[in-house]
Amino acid sequence: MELADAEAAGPSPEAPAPAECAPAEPGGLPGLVHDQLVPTQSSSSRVIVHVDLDCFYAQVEMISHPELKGKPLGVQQKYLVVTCNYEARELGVKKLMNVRDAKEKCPQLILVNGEDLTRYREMSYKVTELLEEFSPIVERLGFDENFVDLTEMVEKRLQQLQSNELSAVTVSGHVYNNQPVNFHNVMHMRLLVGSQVAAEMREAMHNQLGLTGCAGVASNKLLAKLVSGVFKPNQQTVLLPESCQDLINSLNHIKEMPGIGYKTAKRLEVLGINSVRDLQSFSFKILEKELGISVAQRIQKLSFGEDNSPVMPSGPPQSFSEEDSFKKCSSEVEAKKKIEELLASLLNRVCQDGRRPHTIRLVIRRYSPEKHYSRESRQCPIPSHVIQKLGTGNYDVMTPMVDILMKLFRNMVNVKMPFHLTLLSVCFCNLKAQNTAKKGLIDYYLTPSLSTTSHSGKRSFKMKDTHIED
DNA sequence: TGGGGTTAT
DNA sequence: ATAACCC
Repeated sequence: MELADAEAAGPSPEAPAPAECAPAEPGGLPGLVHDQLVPTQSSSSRVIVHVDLDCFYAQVEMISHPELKGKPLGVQQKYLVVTCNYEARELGVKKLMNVRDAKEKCPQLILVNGEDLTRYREMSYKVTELLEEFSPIVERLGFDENFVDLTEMVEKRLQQLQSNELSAVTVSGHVYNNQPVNFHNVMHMRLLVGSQVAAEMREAMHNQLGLTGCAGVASNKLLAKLVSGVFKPNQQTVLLPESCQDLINSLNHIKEMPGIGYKTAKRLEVLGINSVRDLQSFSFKILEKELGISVAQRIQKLSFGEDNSPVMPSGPPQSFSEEDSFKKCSSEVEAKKKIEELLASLLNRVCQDGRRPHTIRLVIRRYSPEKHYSRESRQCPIPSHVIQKLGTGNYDVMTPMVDILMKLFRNMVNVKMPFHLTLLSVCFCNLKAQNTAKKGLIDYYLTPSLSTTSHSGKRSFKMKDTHIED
């Protein structure tokens, strides 16, 4: 059996980028991966899987406490049930439900505290690492979702097949819309093989980590993510290109489109845009005038199911932070105690990582009666003598760090005036690899001096750090 | 609304 | 430093 498709089978350098879903692509931009230009895989021929763990925190808790299995279980942070298992969901408990409402709905609900994310974070990275064994191109999204670019893997597997074996390729899991497979269509065959890889990934997660989850396979990240949620716990779905419009039209509101958040959705509502179809047909000129060319172009493409953003390998984290929220903190001593707690946990984490942070940030949230969500932050470089003490457990690194943080604190909060905070957070960022003997040399050649303004293209050079006097 | 994360401006 | 997005 032959594939009646004109596309070259091998790593074709420049296939003409056909439309993914409906309209032609205005501009195929090359993708950036780790600061390097990579050729745009004619975006419609990619195979992407989105892997989404089922009620992740609850699953981790049930592994830690097997006696909880089979009972309705919720994970609590402060007065919220942030997630719960399916037994609890069947009894009416929802994600992000108030603890009181949840207990009222479901008096038998068992609650465990999930404010310490350590075990969740560790399990989350085990999942990412497991997926990286399939393909190194894995992008994390939160603790419980990953995208993997399967394009290369799938192409290799297809090349192994004899042409008479193609008709024997089967799908693993659901096909969105129950759309019939065309075994002469190359993209169909790629996606089917993608579904097989997705099934192998879910099997490996279950066998090696004891976790269940969903997967969605499609030609880009947007569609993979949308389709992964179609059959919900512990199942997988593949989207064939012909059903793309049906999938995006199944959304009831633009806010459900990943990439269109609270703010953008509100601004679109003002323009009378509520459905995905509204956004598809809305004048681009007006959209651009309202939201700027960047957002306008991106979200209107999303509305057609087009998403050329590459799967960006996440690698190790760019930052570590610990935060705590509370009803009220109104004194400097109180703040200092909380900051010390946050810092102590962070130091443990950063020590494990091996790399060293070169910037520290303090974040606060001030109480305000109605106003939604506003945080303020101050950051500064970590003095090099403190950085050097970081790995070496011996020396006291707490004291100088707390001193710095309290200076940042007083820079934001006038402690002579009454104040009311509801959140404190400490963040280590600007992580750099540990210094070996090469460090001095690398620093000599790569560290910009203040007088060297010529190549200031890097974002770390543009950071405005608040200056802390000693 | 929690306790995290990312990128763009 | 903030604002937007994601979970």
